[in-house]
Amino acid sequence: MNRAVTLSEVAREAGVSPSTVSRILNGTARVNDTKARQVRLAIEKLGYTPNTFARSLATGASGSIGVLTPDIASPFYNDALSGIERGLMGSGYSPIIISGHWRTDEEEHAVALLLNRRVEGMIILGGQMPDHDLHALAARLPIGVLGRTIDLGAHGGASLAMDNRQSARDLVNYLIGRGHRVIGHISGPSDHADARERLDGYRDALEERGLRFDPTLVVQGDFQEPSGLIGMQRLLQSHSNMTAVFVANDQMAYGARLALYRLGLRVPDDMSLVGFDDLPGSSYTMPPLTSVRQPMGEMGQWLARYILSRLRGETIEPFEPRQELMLRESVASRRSR
Amino acid sequence: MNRAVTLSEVAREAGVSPSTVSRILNGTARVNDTKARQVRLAIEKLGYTPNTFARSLATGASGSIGVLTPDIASPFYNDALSGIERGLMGSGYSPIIISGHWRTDEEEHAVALLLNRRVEGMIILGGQMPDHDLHALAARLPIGVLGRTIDLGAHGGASLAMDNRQSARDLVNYLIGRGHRVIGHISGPSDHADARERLDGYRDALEERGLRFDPTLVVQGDFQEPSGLIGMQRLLQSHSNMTAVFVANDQMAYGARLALYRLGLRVPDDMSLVGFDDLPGSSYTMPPLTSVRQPMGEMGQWLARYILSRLRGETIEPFEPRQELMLRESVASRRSR
DNA sequence: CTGTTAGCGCATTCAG
DNA sequence: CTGAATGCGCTAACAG
Repeated sequence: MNRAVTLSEVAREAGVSPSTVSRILNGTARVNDTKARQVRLAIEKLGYTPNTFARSLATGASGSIGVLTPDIASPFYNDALSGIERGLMGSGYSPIIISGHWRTDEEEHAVALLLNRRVEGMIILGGQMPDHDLHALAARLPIGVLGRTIDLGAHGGASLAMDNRQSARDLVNYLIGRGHRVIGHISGPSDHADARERLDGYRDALEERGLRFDPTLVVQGDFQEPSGLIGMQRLLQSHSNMTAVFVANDQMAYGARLALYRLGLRVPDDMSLVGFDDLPGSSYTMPPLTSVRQPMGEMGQWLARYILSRLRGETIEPFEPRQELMLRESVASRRSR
Repeated sequence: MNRAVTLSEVAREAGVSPSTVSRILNGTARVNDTKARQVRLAIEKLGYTPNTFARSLATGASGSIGVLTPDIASPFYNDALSGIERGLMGSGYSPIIISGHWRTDEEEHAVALLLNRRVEGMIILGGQMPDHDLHALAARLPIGVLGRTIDLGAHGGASLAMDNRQSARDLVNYLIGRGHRVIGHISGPSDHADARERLDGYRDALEERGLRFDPTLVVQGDFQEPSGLIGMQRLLQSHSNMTAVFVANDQMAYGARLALYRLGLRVPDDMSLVGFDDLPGSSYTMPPLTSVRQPMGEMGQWLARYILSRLRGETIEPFEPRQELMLRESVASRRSR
């Protein structure tokens, strides 16, 4: 970049002092109209762009909020990113987004980077970072956490998390209510809290309805499509009497759906299928997939607003995210007995 | 943020001068091992984090690359974002991502913001910004443009764009080759260059094979799922003899697929369907969707590398993105005649 | 209302 | 090898 124009150059061009230019730029004080006009002209003529660094250094405020997402291309977390953008819009703050790629070391590196950039608040989406680090962060600046149940204390930060267990339980209960008795489960990675909770919910529902939990009806996937496909194949081989499958997320459900298609099995006639997360595409699968929706966009937006309110010393009404069962056509009723 | 620790405080704590600390931090010069150790200790003890602003102000280098994407949650552009991350990884530069939401004013605002942040290079994904602005930008710093055919001159910047027209033509030619004669088209918005080019390719293929272009076989959508559904319904009403539909992007193809399902029409038996973009989900639709893939990830990665090479005064081997027809099961052969 | 002065935190001369 | 001095571009008292 070939030497950008500075504020003093503008001042010289307009024949005023630097402080006057600064005042006009920031509206810090009233300024003679004529001079103001001259300054604007000079800015235009020189193509001046204020240097954020210098400004931040002088004011001590960066005007930016750090956002740590596990994956910049994740269909699941991106909704939250959009929400954060919306929440920050018009506030004068802008988000700085970094991905941690589900790796603790990268996440820590990302946080360090954000801290170096003197973000005034931080929003953490999911991720692997130990709670311990999160608490340390919360002590330094306002933070918002999405997708993890963690107590950050009154003034430490806010966290928004869905009750995965309850939703999974509702979902499986729904299947049972529709007459299904042999219900498989394709789970997520066992080191993933969400995955474990969803599995727990599956067990809860079975036990609640007096159905035996059969470990062979559970196969583990990795939350990606291919593992759903493989998981379904394996379940099908061992359990010919299975009539429904609860898949721990929609992405794997897509894979499972394909496995059924390949075998000529119809959904929901031959097999009922439910997912989790309600990705945008799930209304358009064949047939549309029953799933549970988390209001990621709204959660992101609220977290952004929360950070802003903390920064301004205001309070904000709490937000109670409501998970919603999206009942669609991928589930059939079976005569019980 | 409660007054962060500064370099001088570290210096005092370690009993050395600020410059020494700076040298150790940046490895600018050899320093006595004992002092180095003391400094590291002090840094650890005080929890010092270098202030990026101050550093950038002093060095004149921000170490960041601006990225303008139309939509932070777009499944189409996100691959490119991942690619950019990969391309920048380990370079010492980090991306600053902003969305323009397909609005010229927001895009211009975003560019201004990036310029204020003194990004050293910029990558523009798609977007609405007039070519004129892009040229102006290219004159200031190295830029890379993805998804637009624009000549930025030798040292202005690089642009990577797919030949939409050619790909569309290939796709429709493929349909014709499989025996289809009455082929519908659900197009994108007419003010969208990609959409127009894909429509042109559709015409090209028809004319090339001596088939008449029938405007009533073309309905316009907006690149979103619902418009694909509606588009398909409309085509079906007016053209009972239609056997295949070329949908201008995968998202709309999903909608079209659902319309067919609702009417009990099978794909590909009753209707062949092809999309465009090859979204990640398209391998998992029912049946898997024939589409054309653009290597968004690699393109993004290359653009990042291109910017880096420009910044370092190096040259980089050119990249020729190759579009690829992903032939899957959504197309059936028809006996011609 | 406006100019002058003094830093913000750091890298980088320039002398030791 | 290391400390002192200077300035990056801007804002914020401080006096007019």
